[in-house]
Amino acid sequence: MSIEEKQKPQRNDRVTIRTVATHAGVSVAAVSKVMRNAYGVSDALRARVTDAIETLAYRPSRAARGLRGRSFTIGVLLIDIRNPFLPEVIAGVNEVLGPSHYQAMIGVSDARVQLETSLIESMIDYKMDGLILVAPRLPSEILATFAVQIPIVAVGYHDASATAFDTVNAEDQRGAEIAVEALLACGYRDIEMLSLGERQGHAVSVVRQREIGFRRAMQRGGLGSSPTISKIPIASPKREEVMRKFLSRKDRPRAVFCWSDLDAITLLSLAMEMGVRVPEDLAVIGYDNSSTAALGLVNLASIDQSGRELGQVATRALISRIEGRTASEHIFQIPSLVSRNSLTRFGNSTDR
Amino acid sequence: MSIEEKQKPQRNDRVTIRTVATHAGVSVAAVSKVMRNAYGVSDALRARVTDAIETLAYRPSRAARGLRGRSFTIGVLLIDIRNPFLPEVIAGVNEVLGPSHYQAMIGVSDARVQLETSLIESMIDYKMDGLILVAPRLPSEILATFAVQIPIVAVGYHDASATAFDTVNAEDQRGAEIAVEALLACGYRDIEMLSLGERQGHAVSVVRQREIGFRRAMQRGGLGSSPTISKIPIASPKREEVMRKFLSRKDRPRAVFCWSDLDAITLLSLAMEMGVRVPEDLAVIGYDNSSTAALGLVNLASIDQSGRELGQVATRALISRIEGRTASEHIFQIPSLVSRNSLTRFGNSTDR
DNA sequence: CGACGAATGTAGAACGTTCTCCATATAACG
DNA sequence: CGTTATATGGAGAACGTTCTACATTCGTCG
Repeated sequence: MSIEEKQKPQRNDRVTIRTVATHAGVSVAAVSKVMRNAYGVSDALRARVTDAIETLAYRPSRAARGLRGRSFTIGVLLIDIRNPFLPEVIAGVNEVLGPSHYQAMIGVSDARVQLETSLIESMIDYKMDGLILVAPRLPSEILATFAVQIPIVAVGYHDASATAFDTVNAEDQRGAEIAVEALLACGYRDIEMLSLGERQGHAVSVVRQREIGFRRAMQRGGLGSSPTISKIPIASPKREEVMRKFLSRKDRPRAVFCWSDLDAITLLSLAMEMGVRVPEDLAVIGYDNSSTAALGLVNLASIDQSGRELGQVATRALISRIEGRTASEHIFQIPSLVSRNSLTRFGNSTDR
Repeated sequence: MSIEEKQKPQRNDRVTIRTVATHAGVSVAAVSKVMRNAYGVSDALRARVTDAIETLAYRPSRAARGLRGRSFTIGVLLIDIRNPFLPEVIAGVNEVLGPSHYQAMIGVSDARVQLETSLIESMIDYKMDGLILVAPRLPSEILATFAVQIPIVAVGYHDASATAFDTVNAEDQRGAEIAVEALLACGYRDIEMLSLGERQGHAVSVVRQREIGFRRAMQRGGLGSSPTISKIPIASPKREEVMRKFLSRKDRPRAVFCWSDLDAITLLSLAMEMGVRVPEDLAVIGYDNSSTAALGLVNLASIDQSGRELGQVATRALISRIEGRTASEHIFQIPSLVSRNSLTRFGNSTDR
């Protein structure tokens, strides 16, 4: 007590590569070699090191790895976490990543350009190995500057001319066309689109693409060169109000194609409350084929773009790029219609 | 061309703390001091450094930071990304984190203990500053061992005796009681609970807590000491089948309390398809008050536990722990009933 | 038997921070 | 004017990896 007999003060001994090396009686470099299974390692050495790693339950520090080489982490950026379409994409990413030694870390930008930028920068600063950006808001030039620092795959971002990064998309123009064609086939002629009023809508966004497809299909169907597209404000308390107004319009159209299930379902709900019968008074087709749309209660016809598949494809593309590919790839999936009661009573023709 | 006149080969000059130091004509240590606003920095020095940082658009490397000190990142672990309750929690976290210099990185464990462990370890290996675990599956002892390595706040994890980490919960027992009380108040006596059959249900899980509350309230209401609790299998294709069977039972109860809106909404949907009228034949109360429950089409009475608030509170707790608090805190929120048509026709009495 | 190449292992310099000492300059005080 | 306290800035050692460049040992072949 009187004499300070300090033990070496309780250091929370982290097992590092050095611990492993000592334990196995080899050099640090040797351990590193085994871990990276690099050239020039004998079976004996490998066995000893592997044993040591096992017994010590050694885990390499991601931070240190990032500082020097790869971190075996890929970053995923989501605009929004509330839209049920996005979780599907994540599920797809995780499925592909699962068996590999990569792991996903997710950032949520809440559709704010500022936050989006800083999250991407953070991911770069973490020395992540690659990025999957889902429906990013940043312009293509900016993405390109990021892409020289880190492999990037953009999902839901229509810029097939990009050379610096890859893109993975469902053909949103085609999806919208399919919707219009389905409505036409049911005999509806008086069709409008309910779209999203983005702050700074850029042509690459899925929403704008769907608008383009809508216009083209309407034109092709002989319904005028500039069909009506109403916009629902983004992230505003007035969203419902806008939809109510739409529903109570005297010249309300006979059918509507909505940019996303997210809003289409609300629309259906409001329609019910206001006594607008679906599909008798108003036919509705949504987009995304979310699980809620499939509920018997909701029964919303929708354009299906498998988020899971998009996630899977994007992840494979990213990995191949991480592993050396430099030429950019632009991959497309074909969406399809899932017919349900909101299109035509007892319309489960192509449901799956 | 003939003579190899190599420039210094195109090094992708990252702006490091050293670049800043040189540019400002000071030492590396000085820059670091300014960044951490540590003691012993004159206004003049600070100004010069700040300027340099600005002009060079310097961003410190998170990887390097993690290696030595703090990384200003907190990790969030979600069991599942499809349950719409979880995104709410994330939203709450982001709201609190927004103005601070911290950032959130999210991992998704898909309810697999294996993956959960490895994600937590990764986050530790990244030297993140703290972790928010939402409804983790790991037992308390294991969490405790992690908690000595990194500050942890568990959300939706009932272990108020934990000393190594904090917990933030809605009082799930109370929530279940409220549900039962509401059903009793409507005159229903024949009540069952639809719960979740977890692989290895541990008492700390919100689901088990709700079961406890359910039993107590039923008992208190004089409805026997062991009321019926049916279980829906987790992550199984048979989930719908089980619900269908429940709905077609001859001795089907008059009212049901369902562990989560996620399943309650499916139940409502199946009921409609099978011609079981809600609430005339079957009253239903869900849990979470998800946005889908609020839809006019669905109109599901539900116990509200604000995921956003839980996220906010958890984040504040985590930050205070990061900043030095060592005594553990266990915070509770009080849930409340949101009455809707599934409980009693035109039942919007306490809706808000 | 000497030389050479292949195979195997190691030393040690990065990577970009943080942070603990020190060194110096300036102020305060008797 | 000498001494001591206080403010300010810098040197340099970590942190835990990766990876290049080298050293050593063998086998093989002329």
